[in-house]
Amino acid sequence: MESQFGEKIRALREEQHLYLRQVAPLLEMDTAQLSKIEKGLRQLKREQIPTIAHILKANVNELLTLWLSDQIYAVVKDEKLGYQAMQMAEEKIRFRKENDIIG
Amino acid sequence: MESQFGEKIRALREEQHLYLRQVAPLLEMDTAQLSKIEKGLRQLKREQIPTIAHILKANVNELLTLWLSDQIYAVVKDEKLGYQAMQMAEEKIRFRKENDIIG
DNA sequence: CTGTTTTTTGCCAATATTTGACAAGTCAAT
DNA sequence: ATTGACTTGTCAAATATTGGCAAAAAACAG
Repeated sequence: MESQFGEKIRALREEQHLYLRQVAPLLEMDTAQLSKIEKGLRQLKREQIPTIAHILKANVNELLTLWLSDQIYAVVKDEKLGYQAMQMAEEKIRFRKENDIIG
Repeated sequence: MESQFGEKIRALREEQHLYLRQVAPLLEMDTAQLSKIEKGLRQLKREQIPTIAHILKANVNELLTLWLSDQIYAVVKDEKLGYQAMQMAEEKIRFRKENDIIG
């Protein structure tokens, strides 16, 4: 469960019966890189998420949420105070939403 | 409210009636750097948090939580799906806790 | 088992990001 | 106008991340 995004990408790719060899060039990378992304050893660039969603016929928002979640998890995974910190950050976001600074 | 950690550090420093000039050398940096840290323009290194907590007679865990929260916030601050992503990451952490992988 | 294709791994140069150090700047008090 | 505290800008140095290749490993077909 180290990279939910990577696991999802792989699942989607297999559903579509595509090989790394077929998908990687569409993202302008080689198979090695895409393999690492699927295993969570590399990060896909934020701006490539819409592209891969299109290639794999998946929902952009779902993939983006998974991707962001992985980024957050990376910050706190080894921290015993991680949960508290997340609650605090969440509160900050919630406050922002209540004030319509962001939709 | 861009850096809760920085704001806290500054508040603590002022409570102790200390100048940047006095604190910075104890962290092996110059006043310019510490000033930026307090304003959220630079990050204090994770491993320096216990040191600064000691210097400012503050609670390490509190400062660490603030620091982590800032890191998390930086990931999601411009993301409309940030809140969802945080919930997802939180769930992952909660799951981990329930299984005692971490205290 | 052998040959073929797919995926994984390791390495390191290239690129990108962050930091450290210094100089010059503002601001407030005197 | 001078002093002291803090801030800002710049840029090279240090770190971290990524891209690309080659070779190993794993999966699969015959």
